[in-house]
Amino acid sequence: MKDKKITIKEIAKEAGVSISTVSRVINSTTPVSEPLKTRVIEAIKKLGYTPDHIARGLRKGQTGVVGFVLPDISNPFFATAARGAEDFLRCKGYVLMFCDSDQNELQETEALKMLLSRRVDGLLFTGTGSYNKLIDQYRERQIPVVFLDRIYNSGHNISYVVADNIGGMRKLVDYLVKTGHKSFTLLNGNKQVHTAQDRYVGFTESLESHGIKNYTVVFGEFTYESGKSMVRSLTSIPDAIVCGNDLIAYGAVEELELMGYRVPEDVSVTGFDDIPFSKHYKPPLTTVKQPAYEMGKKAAEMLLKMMKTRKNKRGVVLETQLVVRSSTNVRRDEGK
Amino acid sequence: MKDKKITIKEIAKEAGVSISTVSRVINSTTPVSEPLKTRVIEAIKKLGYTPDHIARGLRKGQTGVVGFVLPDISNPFFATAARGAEDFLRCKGYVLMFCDSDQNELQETEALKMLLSRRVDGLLFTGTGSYNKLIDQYRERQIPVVFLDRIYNSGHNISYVVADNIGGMRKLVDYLVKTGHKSFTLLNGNKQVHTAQDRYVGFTESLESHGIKNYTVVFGEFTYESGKSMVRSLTSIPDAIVCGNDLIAYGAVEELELMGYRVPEDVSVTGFDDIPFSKHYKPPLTTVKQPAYEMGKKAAEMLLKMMKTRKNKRGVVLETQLVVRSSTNVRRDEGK
DNA sequence: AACGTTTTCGAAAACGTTTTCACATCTTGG
DNA sequence: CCAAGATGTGAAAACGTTTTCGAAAACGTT
Repeated sequence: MKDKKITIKEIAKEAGVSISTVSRVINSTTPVSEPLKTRVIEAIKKLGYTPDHIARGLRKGQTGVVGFVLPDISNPFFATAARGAEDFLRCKGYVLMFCDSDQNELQETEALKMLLSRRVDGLLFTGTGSYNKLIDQYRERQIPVVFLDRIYNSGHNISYVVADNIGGMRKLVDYLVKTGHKSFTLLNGNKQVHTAQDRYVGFTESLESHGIKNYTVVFGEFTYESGKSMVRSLTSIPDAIVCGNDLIAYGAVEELELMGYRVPEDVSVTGFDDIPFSKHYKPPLTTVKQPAYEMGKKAAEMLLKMMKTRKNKRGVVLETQLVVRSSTNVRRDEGK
Repeated sequence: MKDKKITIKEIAKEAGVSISTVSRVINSTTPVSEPLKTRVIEAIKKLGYTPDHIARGLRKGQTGVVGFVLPDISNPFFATAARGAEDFLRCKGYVLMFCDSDQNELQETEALKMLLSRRVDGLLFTGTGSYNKLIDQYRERQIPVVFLDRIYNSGHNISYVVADNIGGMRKLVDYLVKTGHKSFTLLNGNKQVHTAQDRYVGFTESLESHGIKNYTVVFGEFTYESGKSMVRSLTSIPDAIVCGNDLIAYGAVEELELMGYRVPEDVSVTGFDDIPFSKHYKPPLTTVKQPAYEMGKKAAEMLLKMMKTRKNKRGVVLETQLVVRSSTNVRRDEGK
């Protein structure tokens, strides 16, 4: 009943070979003769050996884990992006280590430190707020980083994969204009994050290209609660309320209905992201689909390539897609 | 520009002490005199040292990571449970490593192997299908395991935390009976998983206690698609369709509406779980709230206690709560 | 001043691997 | 049949820590 842990050493003894030989048959780095090989395999099977990734990691200087710090895994957009990354990495022998930052820069910094300390081989990063200086430490140590759904314009020259937020928002607003909406309000997320900025740009660009000046913009958070409070803060209700993401739209609709407005009869509301539940929403949400799963997968793919080649791939931007459902309608020319 | 990695050894040299001393001030295991301590701290700051968790893990025989294998992180129920666990573990210095099994037993087994190989200190486990024999290997190695949202009746004596599925389902069906529903169909998930079993038990117990014999049961998967196909397979539509979880309910409602039924006017539909979006659902879903976040947190808490004390805490069952919204209505006594 | 106790510190072993190096043994071609 | 290369194998170093052990220094008591 002596439960000593089974290591490569025990296998070596059982098979009557050296530990180097055992290592060699496990990793098949150097050929080893048939009889020894089978003896080792027998021994492994008999004793029930599982290799120790920790020891291996120490020796090889790579752990086979990639870190992923993101705002909140219970946000479906990030969850499915994470799935995309995980599915891709799994079959390459890597494993993902998540850290939620909760939109909290301190927590984010802690997570980055911890992951650094744990010697991750690569980092997927969806930051909150402004550029986190700890990222520089990753670069010093030659640990590849790819930003997911984030860009920083300060010229940090870091690989990224994002969706075409500007284009998506333009398509959406173009559609709203075309269907007769005259006045607009943008309920946006955190002004510091790049997605909010890009969606803002798409929003204004589209409007101005149509010569529409009648719009307002308010910044908040990318949350349901923020959607509610931003609506409450409004002094007047426009034809269309376009929201920075689906969560905000949910909050907006909720609050509007509480205030007695009907969606879309009195006011059209749109989202952004097309999280899986938006098609079941009441009313089904007009929104812009971000390819979350593909973004995660693509990011992981780039990261892996960087880990192999040590070369820095630059950014990738994935197409977005307008999804028209029933939270918007087409306006009659009431003014006529 | 010699980028040699900064280790405890460099710190020792810089501060003019032994590496043991450096280790001691980092971990404050043994007191070390004031002058030396400050010299070490200075050196650490100057050279920018971050301890290597891998090496530490190897030496100490514990990694500070707990594994979590679950069916699908993009399922909001598991995502928020994961948040509960993560939030609790983070401040204790642990980190979570996720693996999705995708309802695939092979993939689940792979995940368990990998986590074992990575020497996790503990395991949170939400299995799919029947009892996975690999769990036994964890027990042999004295790695604590707690089952989350799962029980196996084969007497494996493993700690668990679940919600009161039977009680929750009884409350729900009691309510439906009381509001005049006479015929029932249960659209359930995978028959092998304990939650499906318990919800089935609650369903039948409640009905039989009211002397109602007019019900049918069908098993499928805990998914939206399965909800749709189960509805399609029905030969007749009852007063109430009670679903194994919210996702199934979404699918059921969708399909029913496609078939021309109105919910709840023609048929009441209920879910289970109360994922965050169900309150926005069209129509807002009557369901049973599972305390997902608390379940995750509680599970992590138990796991941590087991890791410290090596003692096996037994199961915990958390209360569920009936949430009445608008996907059900009260029936008139039509037969009168 | 002598002794015992406590405190502070360094040397070295240990954790479980991979990999370098050197040494046999085996081929092979002249 | 021998030099030269190819091939298979083991010993030992290395990865970056923590921790045991013992020695030295400091302290307190008689």
